[in-house]
Amino acid sequence: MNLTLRLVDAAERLFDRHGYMATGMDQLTRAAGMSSRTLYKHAGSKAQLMAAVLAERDRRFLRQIEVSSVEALFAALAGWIRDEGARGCLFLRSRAETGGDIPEIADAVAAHKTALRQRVAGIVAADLGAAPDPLLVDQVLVLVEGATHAAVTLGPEAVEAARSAAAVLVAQARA
Amino acid sequence: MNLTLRLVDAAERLFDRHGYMATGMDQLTRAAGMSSRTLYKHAGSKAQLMAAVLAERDRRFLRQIEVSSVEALFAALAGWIRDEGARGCLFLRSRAETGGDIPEIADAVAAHKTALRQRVAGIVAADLGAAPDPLLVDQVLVLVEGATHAAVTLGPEAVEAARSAAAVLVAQARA
DNA sequence: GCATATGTAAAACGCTCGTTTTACATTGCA
DNA sequence: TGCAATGTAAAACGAGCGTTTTACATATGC
Repeated sequence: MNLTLRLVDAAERLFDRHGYMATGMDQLTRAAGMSSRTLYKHAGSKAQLMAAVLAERDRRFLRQIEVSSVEALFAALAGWIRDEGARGCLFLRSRAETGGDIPEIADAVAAHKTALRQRVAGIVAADLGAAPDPLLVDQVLVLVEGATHAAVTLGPEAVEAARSAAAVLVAQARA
Repeated sequence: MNLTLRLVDAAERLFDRHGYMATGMDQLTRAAGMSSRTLYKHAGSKAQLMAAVLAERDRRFLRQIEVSSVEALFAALAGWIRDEGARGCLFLRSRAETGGDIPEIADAVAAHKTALRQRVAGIVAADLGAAPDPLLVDQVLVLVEGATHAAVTLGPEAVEAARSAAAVLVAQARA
């Protein structure tokens, strides 16, 4: 089995559930079932491992929201939260935990947020069948971030609230 | 000067900028200008200090959004972010950093989020002049969380997007 | 004028951190 | 047959962690 894959999967789980700083390298080696020597050969450093985790999560999340309507976007988000739980955005959390001071992490977060914004713009455009008003794109993006973080305390109802709010905004843009 | 106040202020600054886990007690004593003996006499422990920081921030934030219209709510949020910067919600961040495993912190976060929801409900009620639809309250809450977290990457435009989206929803509820 | 409270400075506590190193086992290919 | 690659196990590295303790200074109020 691919050691790097096993490592990144275990690391994503631990970093997501307990935080980047709170997760020690020995917990990582135990969870991934490999020696620290092998871990460092594959990952380089803890920060690079987190960057690899974020790159993998970026791919996985963008695949999850490979849709062409705003309605489907929030349905996909609801599915993600049902499967993964609601602990807020791992990208923003890891950036905040490290004060934005670790380039590998800060860069991975910036790349993800840029890609997310472009993806949302594409979804809104496909839904409307026209070039999207930038304000509407920002609004849907805010609703996605809001659902992600409000779900920590509100649960799935946060996504439903975001979905219905977005529907109103899109309907109004169509009119 | 009040030592506890000085301590909590310094701690809020450091925890907010660098994270809870990444901030050491020696940095805290240096920033607060007191010995570790005094710090522990006043704060009890690092977790209790964080709880005190969150309690103080809760008071300060709720005072900032002491308004009676949704429009004013987002204006107040814009002011907060202009003054404090956009690093995401310190409550959610500190909870996530500690995996929700530290009761002092988890409790302070839960209390704040409950109070915030009630405050938003009151603002929507005052704005509409009627008992608010719970869905509309959730939607405004999602927009507040969304503006807070989207502002990390989008800047103040995230708040403007949330403000305009909320305006549409409130106008529709009034009709 | 002496106890009590409140503070500082600094060392020590035992433990964990991220990372590197030493020593050895297994495998696959020339 | 033997060398290079790839892995494990475990110790060691120096530093930093949160917290407590020891020793001492300075005020305040009876």
